[in-house]
Amino acid sequence: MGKKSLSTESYKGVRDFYPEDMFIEKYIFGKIRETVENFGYVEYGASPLEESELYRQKSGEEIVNEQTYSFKDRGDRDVTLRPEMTPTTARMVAKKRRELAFPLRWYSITNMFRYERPQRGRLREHFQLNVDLFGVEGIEAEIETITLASKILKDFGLKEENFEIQINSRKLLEKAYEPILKNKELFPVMLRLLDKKEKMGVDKFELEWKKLFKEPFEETKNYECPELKRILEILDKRGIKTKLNPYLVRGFDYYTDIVFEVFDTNPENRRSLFGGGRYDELLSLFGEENIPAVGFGMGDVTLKNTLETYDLLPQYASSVDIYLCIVEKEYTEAADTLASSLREKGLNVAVNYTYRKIGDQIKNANKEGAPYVVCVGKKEAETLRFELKELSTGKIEELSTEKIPDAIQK
RNA sequence: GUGGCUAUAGUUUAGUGGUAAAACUCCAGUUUGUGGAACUGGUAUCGAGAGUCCGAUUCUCUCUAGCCACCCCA
Repeated sequence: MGKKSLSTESYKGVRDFYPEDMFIEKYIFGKIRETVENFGYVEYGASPLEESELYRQKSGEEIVNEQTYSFKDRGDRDVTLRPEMTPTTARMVAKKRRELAFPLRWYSITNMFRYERPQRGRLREHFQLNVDLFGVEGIEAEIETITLASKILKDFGLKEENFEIQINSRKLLEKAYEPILKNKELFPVMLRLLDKKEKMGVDKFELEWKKLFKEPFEETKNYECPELKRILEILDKRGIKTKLNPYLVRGFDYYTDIVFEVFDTNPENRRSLFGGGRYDELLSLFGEENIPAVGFGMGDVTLKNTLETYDLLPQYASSVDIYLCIVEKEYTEAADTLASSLREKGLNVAVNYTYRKIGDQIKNANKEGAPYVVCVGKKEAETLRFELKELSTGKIEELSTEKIPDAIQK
């Protein structure tokens, strides 16, 4: 070996997925796939590399300038590892706008990169479900989207009281504060300020507000919106509790109207789980006519944290069904023959070719997490009858290629 | 980008101004065809560098890394 060993740590802020971790990821996204496809969404994908230009205009400047992995390629192009999926999705939809059938229901599960300081619930690479519904102008889109989001959480075993869905409308905010919004430029600034209201404390907030508008802050009096009300009503009727939060705005600039966000209600993990909203004007970036769209993104890190706090993650189970141990080298062929006929039956079979002591091999089978073990030696090679041992119970059943016990038949 | 905490075997943790301990794991053996047991032995330049000191893993500083909070967001 060289003098200087390489570090075994993964790169800052990204994760290695050992089989136990991958098992959880597969569980989470497997379940999500089922639910989302159940609502008629189809899966798409794209490369994590995009031209930086895609993120310059609509994502909010801070994200592109400070929070992305950006570099120049050998052809002198500015390239960025995607920090979010929506621009890519919009680009893909814009490109084939005329060929696609609307309403369009698309979902993807992709990794995202953000150059940030890692901490709980936030890494530099995370995987995210992205769900988008294009081509529905009315509140049916919001209702379906929030229903789906809620269904996903419930399918993981979360209860209604474990999470809280908050909803708001940016359009309504704009209307409510119209008198003091002298120019349009102020609106995004106001959104940011409102977003921070709870965090910064009333005094500081009112001071900032006065600086901005030269007028004292007033609670929105006529915050009445029939559409928002209707959404809340319909969702309520379906048993989905949603709360109006007049200060919810969310970070991305491209949201045009309704935004929503889901919070974990557990005091130990009380943070935003995920959110989304309506973005009706993103396609114009690509010189296309706009298409109404509602979508949300759901990250694996925060979701996993939440499921952990409610103890809703499954125990690891190996994908290996049967672990074959070979007693002596000369019985290898007999073991391989058995393995291949079991594999043909659809069972996942691993063979140990170390020829170590049978006890050690079984120990390894146990460590691997395989539920069943078969040892192949002189007796088995001659009679072609095998003993199938269930490791958790020690129970032994007879096994031959013709007769596979029900327990492991697939 | 700002701040706080931490850094000892593969892992989780003790501990001391006089070069380190335990549990589990791993490897080898007691045991050349059936595991989760027992016993024996092996495995650490105490994160890196510098300083104080007769002597530093222990005190100080710098760096690095990790965790957490802020910012922002998922």
